[in-house]
Amino acid sequence: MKTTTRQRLVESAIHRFYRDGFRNVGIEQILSDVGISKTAFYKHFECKEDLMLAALEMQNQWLQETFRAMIRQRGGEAPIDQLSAVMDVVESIIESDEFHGCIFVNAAMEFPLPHEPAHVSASANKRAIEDIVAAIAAEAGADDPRALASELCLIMEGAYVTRHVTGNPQTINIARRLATLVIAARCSGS
Amino acid sequence: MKTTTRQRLVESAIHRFYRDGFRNVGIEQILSDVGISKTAFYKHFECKEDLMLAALEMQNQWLQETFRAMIRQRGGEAPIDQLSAVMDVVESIIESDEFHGCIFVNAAMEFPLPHEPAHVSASANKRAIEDIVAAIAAEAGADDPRALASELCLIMEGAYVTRHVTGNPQTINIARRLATLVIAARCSGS
DNA sequence: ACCGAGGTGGACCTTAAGTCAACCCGCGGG
DNA sequence: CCCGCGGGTTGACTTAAGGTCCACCTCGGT
Repeated sequence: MKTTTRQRLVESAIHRFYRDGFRNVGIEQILSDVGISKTAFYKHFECKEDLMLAALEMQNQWLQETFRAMIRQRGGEAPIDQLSAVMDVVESIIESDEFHGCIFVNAAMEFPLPHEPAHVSASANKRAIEDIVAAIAAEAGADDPRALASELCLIMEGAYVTRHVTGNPQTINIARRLATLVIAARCSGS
Repeated sequence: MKTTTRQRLVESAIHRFYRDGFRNVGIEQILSDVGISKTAFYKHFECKEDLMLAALEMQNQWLQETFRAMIRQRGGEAPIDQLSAVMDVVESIIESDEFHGCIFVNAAMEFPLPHEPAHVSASANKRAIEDIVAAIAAEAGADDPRALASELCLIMEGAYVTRHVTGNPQTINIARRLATLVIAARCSGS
């Protein structure tokens, strides 16, 4: 399927909003990326916020798929190895050159009130990721899969934000130590 | 010391920027809070960003003091108890009615590029807090105080962001389990 | 032959940041 | 005593950005 204009708008939006923050980016920058006029833009989206929501939704889909794929790829078949691979995924995310924090967290921060659509979208993504981790934790025979998943996800969030705010390259090692500890604690008694 | 106009500007700024996000708040809202004119404002600050930086700096001072005071108050004299009290402090922060995430993280998210002043300020605050925790960890006889501090701080960040984004009231318990685990692991051999 | 999707240009409105000019008032020091 | 200065006022103004509107173009499918 050929990339539609709408698609290209969303892609540019993800890129720019992620790098510079939603309110820092003028709609006209995105328009000039894509090469259409303002009027044309408003035939695709109601408003700027609509574009952002579409961008978050797209990113949400993409991230869930990527997350699952990477865990299988790096963790192999054994569920317990997949569990450890969660931190491999985190590493590959936060050590990427273009890492500027988790885009969903960024969105939730720029729209701090819980009822705002961007905030809701961020929350939905976090839940989806936690569900994925919980499923793996269950297969790995954790004593309390949901608890383990919530713990690992809290570590993930901590790693994202710490790496982003402080820039400390040791962050991934800190996160790994915590993850190892909690996995061991939850998966000892088969 | 009587509260100067500048002081009142900063206080209103902290309040509004924190609740609604920096770019969501018009300078005129703050002016009407304080009850002065735009011209008067620009005799105190160069620009809106200046005001935000002053607000972050003030919050930074305040938070460090509060953090130290609360740890002593809740943790008592024994360093090992003070270490556990870190999560008490986190609880009191994230369960406050006006909690909308860590203001420094919010700032860093709204200005994602590492060199931006707000981002630098946020980073400085995180370092300061970690130093405080590291000092307590050392007194508590942790095998590697800096490592323990960085681990606890990553849990803190995770708790802030998880509670803020998802609104999950269980967050503090998840964080406490992790903290207990890591403190035990690092403070066993006296 | 025509309709609708997707495109153009350009005028226009509003909000918000920031500037500027002209003026007022109270107070501390030469 | 009055001059200057810190802090305040009003109101007009500029610029940038989001968003609207209108008239018009062009291409592909029924």
